Amino acid sequence: MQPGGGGAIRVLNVAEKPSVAKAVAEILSRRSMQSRAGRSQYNRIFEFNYAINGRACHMLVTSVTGHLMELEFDDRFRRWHSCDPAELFQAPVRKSVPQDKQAIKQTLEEEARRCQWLVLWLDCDREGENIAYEVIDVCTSANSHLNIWRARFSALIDREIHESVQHLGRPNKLFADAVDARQEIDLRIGASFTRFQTMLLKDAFVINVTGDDRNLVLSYGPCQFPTLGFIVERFWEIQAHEPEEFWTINCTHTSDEGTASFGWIRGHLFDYSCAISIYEMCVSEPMATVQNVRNQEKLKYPPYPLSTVELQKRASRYFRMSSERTMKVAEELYQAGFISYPRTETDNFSPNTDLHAIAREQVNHPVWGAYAQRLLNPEARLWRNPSNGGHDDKAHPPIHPTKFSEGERNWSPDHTRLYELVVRHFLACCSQPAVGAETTVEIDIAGEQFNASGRVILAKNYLDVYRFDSWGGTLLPTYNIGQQFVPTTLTLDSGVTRPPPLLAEADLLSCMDKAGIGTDATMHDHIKKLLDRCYATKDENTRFSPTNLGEALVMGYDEMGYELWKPYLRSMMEADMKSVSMGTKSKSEVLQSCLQQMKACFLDARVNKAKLLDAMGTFFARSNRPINETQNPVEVVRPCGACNGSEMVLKRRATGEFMVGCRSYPQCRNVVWLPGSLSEAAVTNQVCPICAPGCVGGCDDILRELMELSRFGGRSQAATPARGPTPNGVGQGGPRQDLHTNFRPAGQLNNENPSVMHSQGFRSTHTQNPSSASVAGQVLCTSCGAACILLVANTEANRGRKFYKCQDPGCGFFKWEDELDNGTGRGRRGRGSSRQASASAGRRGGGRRGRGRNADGGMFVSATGDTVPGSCFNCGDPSHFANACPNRR
DNA sequence: GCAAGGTC
Repeated sequence: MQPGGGGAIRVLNVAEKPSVAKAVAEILSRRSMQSRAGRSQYNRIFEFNYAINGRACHMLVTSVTGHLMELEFDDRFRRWHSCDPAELFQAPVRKSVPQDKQAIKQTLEEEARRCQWLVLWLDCDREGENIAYEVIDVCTSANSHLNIWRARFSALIDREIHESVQHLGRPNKLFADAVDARQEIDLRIGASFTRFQTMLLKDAFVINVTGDDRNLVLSYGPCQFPTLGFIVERFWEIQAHEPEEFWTINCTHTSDEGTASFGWIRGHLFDYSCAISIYEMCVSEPMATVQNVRNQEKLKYPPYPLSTVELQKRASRYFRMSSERTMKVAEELYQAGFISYPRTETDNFSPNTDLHAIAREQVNHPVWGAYAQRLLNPEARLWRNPSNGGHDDKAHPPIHPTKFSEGERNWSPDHTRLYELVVRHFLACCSQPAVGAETTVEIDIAGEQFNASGRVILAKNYLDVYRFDSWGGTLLPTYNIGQQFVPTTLTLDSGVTRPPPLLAEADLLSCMDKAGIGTDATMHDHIKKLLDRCYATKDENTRFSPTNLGEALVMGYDEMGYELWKPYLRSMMEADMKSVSMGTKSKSEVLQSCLQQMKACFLDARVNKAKLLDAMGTFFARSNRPINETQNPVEVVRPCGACNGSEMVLKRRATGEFMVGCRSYPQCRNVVWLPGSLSEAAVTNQVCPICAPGCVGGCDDILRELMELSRFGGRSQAATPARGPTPNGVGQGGPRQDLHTNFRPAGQLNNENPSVMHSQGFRSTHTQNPSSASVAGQVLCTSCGAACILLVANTEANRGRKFYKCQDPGCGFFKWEDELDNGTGRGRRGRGSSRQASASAGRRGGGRRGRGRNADGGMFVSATGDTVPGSCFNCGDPSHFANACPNRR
């Protein structure tokens, strides 16, 4: 083929991924295109001739692989210790093409130079629009004369692709802007909080969830944390649940036609005396009178058209398939053309969709083909246009089959199941609802009302094809109004309230979906991230529990009073993104207000970091690791004057404070603590012009003042031996470099340095670990007299319980904190008590509880066989309930 | 070593 011969327009077409480029090229070229390699081995270039609106075009179709660019901080802020994490809220960011995408960029530049048109075939959603602008950016920098077009399509089928290229539009900048704002906010919040909490907690505790804490990252993200929040909240709800006994009266009646079970209209009562009085009343006058018999037609409607979240939920429920696996399989089915685009929020078919044609494709299937035929037969009157689920992402239709298959050789059982679900779901939502006849019988016994109901299915309709739904029912014996009978059984039964179950994957997806956490394409990633980060675990029934780590992090923020683990932040951001994409708010306006709020929140969280440390301390033992050794770049200030031979280096503690300490710690403890209010400290080559080299700010009046404060506050004395330097005493040895420091406003000193008061207490104990000593108080080992350290047990039996242990590994001294007779009044504060507090915190988020009457979440179950803490309502004995009370008459 | 969003 001679490219671009005659007056043909050369058109560069760019798709979001190689498979779409290939499919588009195949469709438009009617499978007769040529193909050549691009610079990137995955992204080939397809060529063919085509006419767009009658104009001859030479088409080149190639692809990117998702986003072409990445948002990142400027180099200066890239390293974790290069700046105060708070600076990440305004540090300069830039978009650039990462190394592994350079080849794609080069292909685009080279091809764009030789083309007149650029047609963007990115997915039709906000992200796709943003990628479109990344492609535009690269292509127009190589050729500023390009005529830029947008092709909109939602299924890789011939009709739609041909139609799309004949109706080209323009890209939508507002959609792309919304994504720019989202990216910047996510990056700044994620990086700042992740650095902060990782540096604060990782070295301070023995976390040991991955086997090697060195690589542990305690990430924070605006999607992953609310997802974790859902899991923790449910967990707390379960923990806080107090089972409560309740009472109910049941009645059965057996006749020639069978047995009817009547339930008490009151449901259940928590008051035993009340229940027993009513029960005795019924027993004394047991004759039942039929007061009402109602026969009603009931409809059970088919599901709405299938959106991504529904697909994931149903695959999890019906096949126990994880959401991650579902999306992988669905993507493969989509790429092979069997189903439409699997990432869609839409649960409503557009009126233009030829639903009959989609159903017609299925008539030859050996299993559901007969149903499809019946559905299309007007005489069967089975067809009903699908209901509207009320969601439309304006980009993709609901998931539906796009190609017939009886199963392919390369399909796994999951492919087969998922295709079947998509087809059956489609056929079901085009079907009439199931029809049932429901009978309700109401009776009266001694003035108390009871009822029973039964159902007969008259027409299964959609249930015939949607085998995943069931609509059970039993047939009731016939009763007539006024009829009287003596019940076969009349019993007073007890039960206990039960907490709701742990969140299943389908529940979690529902929570995320409702709150707008993540996208169709990423919700499963956020769930997986919680497992990877060891914040949560999933059991064999796909139910999620938080780990100690996950719970501690949420507890820490919760106790600070922040709702960073709640979905509101993301929901708010999502609403803002929508406003940007609709043009009602500008990108900069949204960025400014959101980042301003989040920065204030970040600074506040840092002031209250003790809450986070406390929460972690509930589950994890403090570490004796020399803090920060593994984290900070070593910056040598001068040789150590105390131990001769080693060097004094600038270090930063996980909690943010700076110090200049000897490298030979703990053998040599020569150290100078810098004030807690320092926001930055760095070793420079500049030498103080006033005094000798090696000055640590001794000539700076503010610094000197603060160091005095810090010294009397205790820290420098605490960790410094008697020969400890004066504020500028680091200059004792042969100075080499100078320290450069910056300050926050002095007004923040007290807030920033809450541990100052605590450290006074630890000073006299000579504890090596200031952080544990600051909460430990002073306990001396009764064997060897050395100071003890306070640790937190993490065993099954004593999790969260604190104990003192001698620091000498050879001394076996051990004492529970709550068993110390020291008059401090410290009681046991283990996991239980924390949970109590946490549970109440959890309830702040909309929960409730009052003596177990959990009308909005609890389940009632028979007490039979259950051991329930509590005591008999009749005699108070905890060994039984009132219904089995031997003292009851 | 950090987010979430694309995708291989």
